[in-house]
Amino acid sequence: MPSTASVQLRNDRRRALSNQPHPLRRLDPLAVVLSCHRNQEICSEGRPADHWYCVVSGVARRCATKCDGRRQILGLLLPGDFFGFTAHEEYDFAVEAIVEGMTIASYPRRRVEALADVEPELAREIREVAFETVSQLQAQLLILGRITATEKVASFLLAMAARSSADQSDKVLLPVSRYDIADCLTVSVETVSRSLTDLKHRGLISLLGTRTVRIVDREGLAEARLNCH
Amino acid sequence: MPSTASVQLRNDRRRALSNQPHPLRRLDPLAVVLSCHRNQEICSEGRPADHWYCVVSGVARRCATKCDGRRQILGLLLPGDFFGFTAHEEYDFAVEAIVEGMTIASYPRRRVEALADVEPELAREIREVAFETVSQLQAQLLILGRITATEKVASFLLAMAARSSADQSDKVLLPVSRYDIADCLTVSVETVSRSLTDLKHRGLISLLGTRTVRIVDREGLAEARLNCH
DNA sequence: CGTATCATTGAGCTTAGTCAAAAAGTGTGG
DNA sequence: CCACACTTTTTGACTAAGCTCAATGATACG
Repeated sequence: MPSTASVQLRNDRRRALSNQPHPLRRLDPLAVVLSCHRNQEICSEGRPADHWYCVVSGVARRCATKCDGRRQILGLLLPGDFFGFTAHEEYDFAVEAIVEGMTIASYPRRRVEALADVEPELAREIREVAFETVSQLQAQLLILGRITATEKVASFLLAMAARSSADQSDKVLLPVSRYDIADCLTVSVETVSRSLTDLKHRGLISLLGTRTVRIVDREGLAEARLNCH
Repeated sequence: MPSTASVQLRNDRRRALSNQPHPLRRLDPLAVVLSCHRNQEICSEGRPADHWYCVVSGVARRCATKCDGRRQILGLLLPGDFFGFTAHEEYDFAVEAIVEGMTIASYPRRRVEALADVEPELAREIREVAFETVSQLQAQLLILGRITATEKVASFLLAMAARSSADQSDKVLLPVSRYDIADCLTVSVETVSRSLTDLKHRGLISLLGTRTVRIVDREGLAEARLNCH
């Protein structure tokens, strides 16, 4: 039997969910909203994939740990992004919270699928969300396919700018460390740092704080993505 | 009014479709089977995404052409693979036939979606197929994330071995040129060639023809994927 | 049988990784 | 509020992996 405090907490979280616009409002009644600690593993590679998730607030990373101990981040998950989809019975990859106190909505997969069987509209929305994941993965593939490290970093900045801020501000808040960016782009931390100072010296960006980038020359930055030496 | 010959052709193709096991048998009645020439563009970036496709025989590539003229292949499409899914109204990327005379099944998207609305089983299967695409893209991200070129090539060979041959033979038939492999792995053609001879000298593979690889030491090749210097 | 495409190999140069260290934040407890 | 430890970020010097340019072999195809 839940205490008054925990019920209050749950209500707060439910409210947080309804404030945040997200693609599957239809599923709100089934959602359980969870708060996560920094570096907490939300779902683990190889574990039964019995839940789907949606980021409500904060940022998470989908990561693969290679046998040599290195980590690759397959993609960052921002508010509104779904994860936990898999073609198999187990999760393909782990997802870890990056921001302390980030919140996620958790949906029991079987119940959602049962609901989708009787609500074609929901089934369509789930397809949309899955297709959105496909698009994001393809975009990430394009970034990794760039030639120079500076191109990758420039792409990363523009992608973050496009995804994170609904407003057309030229300020981009990087919610992750240089290490996370490095693992995202599969380059070394030092190279990320050097690329950022490179872009700064070329007058394309300026660093307000270490994690706040101001895009000075958006055009130039977009060109820098594509092989500008 | 179709000629006898074209009806015969259509029947042949329909039969080809039913011989080939593929995930959405349920859609066979809606399918139109097409034969494609080498390098023919099956769907074009930016065009209205009004069809979904499935590779029946042969191989295709999903490609993005960068502004500097370079091409990146986001993934190879083998028999049973679906493409044409997008979160938007237009195709994100072009898909081109690689093998002369390859055949694809084409499904009108609107009709399929309408059918899915009344057949929950079909809707589930489409989700499965979409999730499968997600898995493949993630696998491709992992390959691109490898450090050395030889690791990438080794990963590519093992991935092709796993995907193409249902039989557990150690012969892998590469259905694509070195150029295609290079664009898949975002390395230069020369590097692909050098990596293959490297793997050969290390006794992990042998080249029967230029496009037929025999995996000599599967264990060793799997290790070569992960940081073996 | 000639031509075009594909594949391999070599030499020089550029990029980014590694190792090392300093600088700048961040948080904790006295 | 400051001192201290810890993490994060930046910068430098060196090295190695892979790209480019160039040339030669091999294959496929009309």
